[in-house]
Amino acid sequence: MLQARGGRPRNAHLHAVILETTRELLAVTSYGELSMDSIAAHAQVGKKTLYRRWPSKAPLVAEAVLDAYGRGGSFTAPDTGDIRADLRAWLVDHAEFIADPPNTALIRALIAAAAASPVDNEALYEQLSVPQHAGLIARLRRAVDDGHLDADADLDAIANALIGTLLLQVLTRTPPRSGTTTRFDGLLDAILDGVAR
Amino acid sequence: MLQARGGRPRNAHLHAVILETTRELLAVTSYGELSMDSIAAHAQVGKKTLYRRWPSKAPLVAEAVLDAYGRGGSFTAPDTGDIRADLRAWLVDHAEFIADPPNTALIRALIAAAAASPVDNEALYEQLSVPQHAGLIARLRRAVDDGHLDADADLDAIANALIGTLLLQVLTRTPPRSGTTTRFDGLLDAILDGVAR
Amino acid sequence: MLQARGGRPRNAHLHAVILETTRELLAVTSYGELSMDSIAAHAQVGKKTLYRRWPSKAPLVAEAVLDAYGRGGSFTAPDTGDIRADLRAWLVDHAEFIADPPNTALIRALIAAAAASPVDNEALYEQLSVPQHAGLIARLRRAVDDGHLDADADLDAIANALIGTLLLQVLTRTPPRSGTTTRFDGLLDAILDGVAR
Amino acid sequence: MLQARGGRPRNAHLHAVILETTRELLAVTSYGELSMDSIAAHAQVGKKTLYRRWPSKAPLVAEAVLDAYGRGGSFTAPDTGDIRADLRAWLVDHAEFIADPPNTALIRALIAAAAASPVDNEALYEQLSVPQHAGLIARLRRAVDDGHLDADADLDAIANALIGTLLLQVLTRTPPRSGTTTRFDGLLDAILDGVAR
DNA sequence: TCATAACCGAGACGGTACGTCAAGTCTTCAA
DNA sequence: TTGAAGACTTGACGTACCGTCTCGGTTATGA
Repeated sequence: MLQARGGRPRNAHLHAVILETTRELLAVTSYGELSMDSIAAHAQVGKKTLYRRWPSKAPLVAEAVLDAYGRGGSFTAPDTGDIRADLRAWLVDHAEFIADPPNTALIRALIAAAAASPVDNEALYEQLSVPQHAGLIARLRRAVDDGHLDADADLDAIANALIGTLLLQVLTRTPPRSGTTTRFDGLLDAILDGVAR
Repeated sequence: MLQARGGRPRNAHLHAVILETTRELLAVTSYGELSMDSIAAHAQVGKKTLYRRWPSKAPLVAEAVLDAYGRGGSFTAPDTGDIRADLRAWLVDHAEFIADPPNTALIRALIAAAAASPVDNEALYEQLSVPQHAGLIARLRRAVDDGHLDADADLDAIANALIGTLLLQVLTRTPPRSGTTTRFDGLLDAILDGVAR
Repeated sequence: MLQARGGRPRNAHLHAVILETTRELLAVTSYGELSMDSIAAHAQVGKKTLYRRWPSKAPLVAEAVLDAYGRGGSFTAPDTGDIRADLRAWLVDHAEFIADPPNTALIRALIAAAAASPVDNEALYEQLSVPQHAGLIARLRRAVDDGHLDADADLDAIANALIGTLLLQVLTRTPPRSGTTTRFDGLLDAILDGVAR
Repeated sequence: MLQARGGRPRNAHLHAVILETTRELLAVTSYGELSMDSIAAHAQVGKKTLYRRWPSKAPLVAEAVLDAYGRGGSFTAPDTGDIRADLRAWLVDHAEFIADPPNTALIRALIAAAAASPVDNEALYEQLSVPQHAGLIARLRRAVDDGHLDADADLDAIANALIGTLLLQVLTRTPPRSGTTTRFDGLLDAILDGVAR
């Protein structure tokens, strides 16, 4: 171990407490209004303890949000052989996560954290969006291999369109137009079957 | 009349000066580092003058950015009769605007401003995305009327996919994969022609 | 006349209104808390009207206070031939003026105005303290001439002791020890008869 | 113990640094022009540190001045057995302190601070004049006990006259009429021996 | 009579200080 | 060494006041 060598060991439980406190506060206030002082106070923790573990507010918030997202299963696209159904399942899973008000607040906070410091931006999106993108691409490529999709389809563009649609939804809080299950059929119909006559 | 009876009237010119100064500063610093103090100082204006016109930093920055965007023409989709070419033109226009470094900084600032307070968030994204959404829908509907698109196509989903793709691009700062002109062909091929075999 | 030559003449009535408003406000707030803005607002007067007549807050307050004092008669020492009775009358007159709470506030404001700007200080004390000093000296000199006081008495020192005693009283708001009439007997006994055995 | 259990204790040294800085600035600027901002900047101290220790400018300045006065010894009247000489010494000590230009500026500031808010006024003058008053009374009473003064002399009135004379001198900036040593002889002659013929 | 010029109330303006609050660092005591 | 508490510097926040200015409008003269 690198740690060890004398001194009191870090209380691992505190990590979880701080992340949870951060999430609770983000349910009430926006990222801009959230302060390290209040996190420390509500978590009954010294500010030094915060800065020992995270260099600043942005990465703390990022980890708090990603932690919650990760514990939700991260929603990888299933592979039942039916690409349309699988993509719809992926979209619906995320849409439901997004629609839950506390989660909406968390994701907005995440975007704010990324926008706040260009430095963290890269790392953050790599951590959040790259895995999703990769997961979608993988599923799409399998569909190509299975002969369900055109070989020369721009999988990258399709993945971006799906992620982008969800992203727009969080930010504009578009109210669900219809039932969650049938909600993405129009989008999938367009992408899979095309709308040109 | 709206104008108060007595008193010196507000100097309308200052409005433009302040917005321009804000944009210049955003080209150099991030939203978080931008301060009302420095805006006032650089614009040669008292802080009171700022707060007389905008309640806080977020709406000021929002107006400064939207003002620049609006003066750029807001890029409504053209109507040449060729829906594929028109959508590509719309996408390319926005992509180029987004890719221009000063504009990238402005949009970043806009996102940060939106995240600053949940109050501003709704209003802001509505102000920014609703007109674009409406413009796209109008162009798409004309294509339907012209018999170029299926009558039962989900125009809403298509518009969201296009806007969402651009949004994701701003946020992730994705570097253009290829030449700007051919860059959105994969996306449009999918949506218009479908990728299912 | 210097004035004349075109233009609307100043409204003399406003002068009195402003001074009176200033006095009313000083009865409620201290000099430091008093603002030109609030004087203008309460007097239903534009700020320009204030600055047209007084260069700053200090002289305005000074005039407001001296105006009230002057209209009270300014209390010159009487000359009945009995120097002890005359000095006591002078002391009692001032002590009663000083003891009136609104007047206490006014005098404290006057001292504050003087202390605020060293420039006004000179002019102010000349206006306020010199006449009193001169009046006392005149009365004392007459007493010397009448043979009631020693020819080599330091009249200046005596006048300062009397004025200083009153000044200390305003600032410390020493509560009257006994009836106003007999209150200064101890002081006058000391100065006139001496206390050394 | 008063000290809170946890937490970094206040740096007592800063207290002295701030007071000294305040005094240095008052030697250059008037009370009104003195700002908390500049005190903080010159003392290399955060504004929060100022406001943690003093609620506002007035009490800070008051303490800074009284601190300097107190460290000068506060000039208690000596007791050599010769009441006239002792009172003169007391007067001369104070007059010299007052006449020293930096001290003049400090006292001016003290008066301005007192005038800033009626709340501070009472406390301040009490803090400044009560100890002097008590010291003088004590010395005078001893003179009575020694049989040097009349038993029925109004010691209170005499003390007030002496303090008041000095007070008037500060406020009017009266230039010393003659040498400091002989300057108060006229006053003491009057009080001790009387001037009535 | 009618233009001129100063006046007036209202309030915007640049500047500056106010007193508060957040970020991130440092210092103490206790575990 | 960790941890809680909290003092510390820095610097932005949003408000208030100062003294100036600019508006629409008024009120006396003097041409």
